[in-house]
Amino acid sequence: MNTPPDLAAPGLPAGPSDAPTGVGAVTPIPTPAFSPLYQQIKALILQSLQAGEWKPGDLIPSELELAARYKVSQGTVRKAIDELAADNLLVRRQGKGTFVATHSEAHVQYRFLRLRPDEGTLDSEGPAQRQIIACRRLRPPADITAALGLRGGEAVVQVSRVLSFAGVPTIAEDLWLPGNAFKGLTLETLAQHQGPMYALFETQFGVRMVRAEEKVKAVAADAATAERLQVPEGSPLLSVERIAYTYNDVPMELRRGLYRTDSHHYRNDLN
Amino acid sequence: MNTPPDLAAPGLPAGPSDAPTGVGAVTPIPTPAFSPLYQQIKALILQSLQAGEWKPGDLIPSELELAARYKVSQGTVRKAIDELAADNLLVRRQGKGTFVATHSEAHVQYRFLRLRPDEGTLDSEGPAQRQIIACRRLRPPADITAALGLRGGEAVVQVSRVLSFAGVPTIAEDLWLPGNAFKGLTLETLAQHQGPMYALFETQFGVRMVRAEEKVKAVAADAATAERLQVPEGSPLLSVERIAYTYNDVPMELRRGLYRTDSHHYRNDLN
DNA sequence: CAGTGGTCTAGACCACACT
DNA sequence: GTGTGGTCTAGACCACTGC
Repeated sequence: MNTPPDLAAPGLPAGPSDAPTGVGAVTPIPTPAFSPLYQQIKALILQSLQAGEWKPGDLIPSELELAARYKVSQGTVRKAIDELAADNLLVRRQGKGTFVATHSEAHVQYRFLRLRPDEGTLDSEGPAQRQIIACRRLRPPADITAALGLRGGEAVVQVSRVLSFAGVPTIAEDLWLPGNAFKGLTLETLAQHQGPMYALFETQFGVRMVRAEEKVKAVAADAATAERLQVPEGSPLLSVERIAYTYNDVPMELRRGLYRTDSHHYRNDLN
Repeated sequence: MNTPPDLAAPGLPAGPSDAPTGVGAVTPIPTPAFSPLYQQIKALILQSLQAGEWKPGDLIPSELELAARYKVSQGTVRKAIDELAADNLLVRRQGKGTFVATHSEAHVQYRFLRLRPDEGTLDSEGPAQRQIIACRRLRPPADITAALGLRGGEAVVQVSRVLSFAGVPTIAEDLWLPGNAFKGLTLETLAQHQGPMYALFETQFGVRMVRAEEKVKAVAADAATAERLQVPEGSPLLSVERIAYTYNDVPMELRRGLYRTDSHHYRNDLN
């Protein structure tokens, strides 16, 4: 009883689907892989997001409109949207509608940054000062190629920067981006831009970071980093390696940061 | 229209609630705080969990039974259970029922441990070797008292231990527990016990850890820790301070660990 | 006021586990 | 087969937003 009314094929469903609840034609084999209707709707919405039909910050069609479009009940669309909202891909706002999530909004800025001051809040330090040190195109070493899953000899853009909080240089990081998707990225663009880098990626390159994985270690500061962060060489620093993904688990950024943790910490909530 | 049929008071609802959907008597003030029915059901289930009516690993009543007990529809109970399952307080198993979550099951063991080997999986190293170094009762210093929110001069139990993976001592940690809740905890109990410590807490002390917060820093190894972890003094180590909570956000454990990260890392998924 | 998401209900049927 | 959770529908009403 899988693949109910028409929805198996990508694109809009059509045809006289009168018996929506898992009826349809007699399936010769009781397909072992069962995928509920709302999962298929979820996949369709995901496709629209990925294709750019609805961009970050956009209002998407109402539940009733989507229900009509996909020929399912409002409840089924609701469950699909619920899951997408739980994954932070959509944001629901009662009375207004459902919006595509974005890194550009004040209250969700720096969603992936886990560094917090030991005392006070992020806000109490004011906004971070950012200093872009370099931005260049290069042929990536093997580890970068592997981490980003690049084919052939695709170039990457490497960005180096330092973030300071309350005037103290605290984060030194390098990041690598696939060269094809980030063609026009320059030091000037980065330097002029205000707000989170991921917001820039959305507006300028149509790349929305959806989730990320981080590997954290403790390391000793090398000479170059010690200089950048104004700490003695050999000081313990937090090494944070992040891979950030767009829709469909496609890796789009590798980031290697070194954090001073003398007056900050990396915060994590375990559920 | 808040506090619908009877459910405001703790305990079982009763009385002739014929108009379940937010009707009831005329509320003189349009109570600004609105709490949907399923949230109230959720709170009632939470009370039963907290009171020990259903213990970790237990099968709780079916959705239909709970719906009858609380005089609401199955769908409302379902939504309440959905949220509790999302919080890892309950575990749903199709065809079998809904169970109280526990730290005793193989596939959820070490739920709060984020350390992973750089190569391979946790399993590939085999189980951790645990060495309990000390377990004693003491009057806590001020920082411990504050972190655990202890009243008056309540004593604490302090445990020190070392965890080794594949024979390499990797984690040295101390943990502090409220003395009243963990009265009979001894070094012998800990040494004899197999499996996660949080499982022991459930079975022996009726304390279930529900969530935790961690603050991670990079520090240099002091002499004592260097000895325990067999690294040079001054080596960079990951400092992990954890506060673990039971039901209702009551802190029940403070843990301070130092992790070697030469062949392991602290893994975190950002959504 | 109309339109949106949010809650609640009632009933039907499906997938899964155990007996 | 029986009982459990899981899906889907249809309809009603509530809460919030903005015209």
